[in-house]
Amino acid sequence: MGLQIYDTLTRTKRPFEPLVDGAVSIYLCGATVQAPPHIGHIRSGVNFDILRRWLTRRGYEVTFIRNVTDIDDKILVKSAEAGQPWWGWAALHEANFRNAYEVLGCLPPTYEPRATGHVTEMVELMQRLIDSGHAYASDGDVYFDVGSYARYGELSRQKLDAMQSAGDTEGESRKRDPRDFALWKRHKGGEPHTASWPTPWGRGRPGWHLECSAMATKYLGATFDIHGGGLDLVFPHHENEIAQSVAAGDGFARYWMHNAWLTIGGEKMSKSLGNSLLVTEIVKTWRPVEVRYYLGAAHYRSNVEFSPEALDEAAAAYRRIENFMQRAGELLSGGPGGHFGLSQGIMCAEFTEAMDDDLAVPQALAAIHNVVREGNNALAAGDKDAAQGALASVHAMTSVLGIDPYEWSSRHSSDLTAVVDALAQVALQQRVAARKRQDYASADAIRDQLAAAGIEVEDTPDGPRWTLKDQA
RNA sequence: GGCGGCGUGGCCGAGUGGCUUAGGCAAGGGCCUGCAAAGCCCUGUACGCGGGUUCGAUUCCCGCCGCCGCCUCCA
Repeated sequence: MGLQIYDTLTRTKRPFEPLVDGAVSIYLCGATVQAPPHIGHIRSGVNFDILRRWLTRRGYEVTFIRNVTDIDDKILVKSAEAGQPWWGWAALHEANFRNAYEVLGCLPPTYEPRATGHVTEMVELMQRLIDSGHAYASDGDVYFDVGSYARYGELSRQKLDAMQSAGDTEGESRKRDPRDFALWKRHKGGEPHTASWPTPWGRGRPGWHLECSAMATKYLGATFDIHGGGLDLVFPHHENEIAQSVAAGDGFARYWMHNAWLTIGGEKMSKSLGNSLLVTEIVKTWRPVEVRYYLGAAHYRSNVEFSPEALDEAAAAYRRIENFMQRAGELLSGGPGGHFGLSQGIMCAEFTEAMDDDLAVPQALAAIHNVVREGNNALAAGDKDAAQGALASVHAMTSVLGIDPYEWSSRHSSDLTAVVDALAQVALQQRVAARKRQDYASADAIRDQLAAAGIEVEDTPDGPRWTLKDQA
């Protein structure tokens, strides 16, 4: 049985069959770059990074597009409050987002288009919608005529009759129906001229929904495989994207995937609630890979309630895997920091089946932990072949989840490892000698001194080994 | 009001109509160790409440309680 994906549109798990054999196209709604990212934003990034890595591992050529919304009401308001140009404000936070994704190990997208770079495509799309009677210009605004699209509400299962207005009260008078939504917003006096672009209907700026339709189809084609985002985007954002694109004649997304919340105090973490925990803050206390383990460990469709204790537990669980790989690597390569030359390991069946079942990461992690235990047993028994097999397997599986300790240590370790090792060996030899003559006071003193320097010593059947603590 | 989700052992967090223990963390016992650390073994008997269906439900159905989300910008 192959990969199954839970599709929000059908509310069922469906077998995944890409449009084009051997290739997968994914569009993920990225950030509106109005403020620095909190860990909830990056949870979405991590969830979809895992999807992308799994598809890649399964042999697909993945095209992964994650957009940047670099113009919107809040960017204009906040930049004005800060006395900065809106485009500088957007660029600053775009960089903050990119850094946060990178810090937490999300692979860079194939391409990262910006809304402001795609006005031409948006104008073309609006023209098609106006020509086909699905949209209308009204005094500089352009609106989508919701009543013209019979399947409106299909994704979110909202009934059109039960809906109230589509917000945007300021444009109410220019709409034919209060439920119509803006494709394009006319330039308002007081907003910077640089925040407007010419169109056949006057100067203005993009509506949020239109951007994504225009960018997704530009880079992935009129029909593409997977569209992702947070659960809060289902309505109205994704509903509106479908309406625009399908009404315009595009096939659009074939599968819709939505990740659930990171909550704090039982509530969704969000900028507007003021309960955000910034990525830059959290990595001061926990190593980025531990944060990633935490964010990725729960199923992507489950809410995760943030707590420092839960993150501590995730960090401990990660270290269990990391310790095994370090010890096995040292045994097999003969030295600290040694990375045994690994061939591609075999992912165990439980892992593969879990990942194929709508990315069941919790079960996948359970499978990894089971292999770790087997590997630890092999190490204890001195069975190098079994240890090597387990090591390669854990390496392969953790790599899919983006938490491979080897990958992470190579990001941060330096050439100093060898130097530290040489120095540590001097002290460790003295300690070995002290232990031999049963001078435990001296031996413990050496261990304490090394600990004070940040080096933890453990005695193993194969002699002492050291590790750096607080590797953040 | 409309739509949707959740409530599992001390904690986090999966899952399932009975068959086999998710996994991790913490706790207790043991092995190993000069001590420690790491590791390994063993232990815990959970599924919001009330009904119903069933030979049997934590797992399906109904009702209730509680929490949360979307319906307005939001990963």
